[in-house]
Amino acid sequence: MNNLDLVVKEKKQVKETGLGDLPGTHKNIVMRFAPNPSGPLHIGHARAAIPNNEFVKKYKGKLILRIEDTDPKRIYEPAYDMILKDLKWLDINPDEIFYQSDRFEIYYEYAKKLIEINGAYMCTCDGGDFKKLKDESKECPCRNNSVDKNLEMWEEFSSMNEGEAVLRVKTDINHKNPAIRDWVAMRIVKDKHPRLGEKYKIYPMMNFSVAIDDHLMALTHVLRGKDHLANSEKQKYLYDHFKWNVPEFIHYGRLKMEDIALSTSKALEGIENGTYSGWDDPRLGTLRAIAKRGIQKETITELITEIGIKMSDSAISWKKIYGLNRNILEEKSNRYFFVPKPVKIAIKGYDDGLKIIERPLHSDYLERGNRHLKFDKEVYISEYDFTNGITRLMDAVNIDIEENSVKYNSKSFEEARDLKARIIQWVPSEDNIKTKIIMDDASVVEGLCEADCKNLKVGDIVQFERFGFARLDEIKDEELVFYFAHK
RNA sequence: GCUCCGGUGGUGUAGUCCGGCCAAUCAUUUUGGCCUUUCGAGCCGAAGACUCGGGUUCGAAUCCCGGCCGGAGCACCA
Repeated sequence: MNNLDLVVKEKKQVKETGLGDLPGTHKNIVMRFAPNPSGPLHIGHARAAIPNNEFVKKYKGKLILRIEDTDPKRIYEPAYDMILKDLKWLDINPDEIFYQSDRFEIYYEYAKKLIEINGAYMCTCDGGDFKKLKDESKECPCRNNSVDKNLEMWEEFSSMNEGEAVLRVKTDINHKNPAIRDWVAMRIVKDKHPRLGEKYKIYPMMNFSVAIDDHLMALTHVLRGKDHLANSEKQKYLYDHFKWNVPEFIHYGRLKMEDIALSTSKALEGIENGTYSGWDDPRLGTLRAIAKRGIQKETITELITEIGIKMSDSAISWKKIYGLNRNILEEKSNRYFFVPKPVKIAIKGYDDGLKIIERPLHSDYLERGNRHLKFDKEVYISEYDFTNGITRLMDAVNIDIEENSVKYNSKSFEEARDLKARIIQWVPSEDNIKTKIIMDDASVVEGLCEADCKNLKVGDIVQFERFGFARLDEIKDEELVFYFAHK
């Protein structure tokens, strides 16, 4: 059925929300997220994982998680578990999980097949020599070895040393992009692999294992960064040799995150030398760091979905993330008082005695109830607010700060308004809790929060009035530790 | 250097394939007002963009050519 009218309508009138449509087939979609286990997931991974997941949901397809651990030099063992946890945080639940390190025999099988159909050859050239020839579109001497000779060498491959030989895929030696010409499929690696030990010596290159797996796992769409553009081109030669259908390759642009230029290896270095407190240090761009600060997974999903899968690069600011996150937190988070850098003040002239002040947990949702603060002559306010002028202590009284003396002024809000008093938060002098807030630059703000915060649980996100949103991370004996999210 | 890919307000996007409905969407941001016992939210308003130059055309963000700018790749990493 070819409904042109509908197509036109859709194009012109329906505003695309989300990721739009996938090219090619929309039936039995299979997509994958294929990280290298070199560390926990960061925003860049989310940029790959989320669209895959969203498309699979949209078309009711299948999502595969494939751990690409074919380079023992680049494996950080804890990452195997971290990746699973991070995906779970994103609420991405793959239908199947594969480890490439389980699949070496498969790669060998296809490597041998490829040799048999004369699609690959064993190459003993020195890397530099090969490059020189390749750059001039010249075949290396090994390229014309017979299939039998190649098979023979293939059998001996595993007893060779690193660098002695590689298996190369035949592409087009005259390809205008030198990068595409006769790429390496297999090489010798003698490192110990965390999951395989020293069982195998012959390791597949990413381009080989990826293409074989994408085919065997029946991928319909391969979504990856545009840094893989040349790799897609390379892999097409493999598909051609085997006469396989090529999946839809989709490439997305780079994501530049303001402030976090940190690579996984740099982050690891910083963790090991103590610069960072761990993989969830608030300065890092890992998902666990973001989560610890109270950034919601929905925020990340929304952000990545909005960026979409276009080829041009995107630069994302924290402001953008905070704006999206605030939309979610605003409703969720109850309000409390927190006083940074507290100073105790005594209000001269106040002698009404102890009062219990009630204030809603959330002024838009009064049904959530109230919190209670004991108010009397002495309270804590922030040093930042301890400046001259008429000041209202929220829901309590109006005071007049003059140099170092604090005088009672009046009681009602109306009077405060007439006096154009600023309105500040405060904390009772007796009933309060020591509080520490880890800021986004890892600095620490110490202060006091109101006693009702004792009802909070780890993971709760609150809004400290006039301070910002923060997530309760730890409850110590005498102290609460929060991570600051944003204003 | 070679190969490839991009370029819409400060930022992120829609529109580009199939030119007219685009004096360009939505979000974020900044900002004025109202409201509010924080901030934010809400409501009403404002600011701000088609990289440049040619060409094709009655008509160009959209097609063509060139420049400029930006990015990626050029591994026995993924």
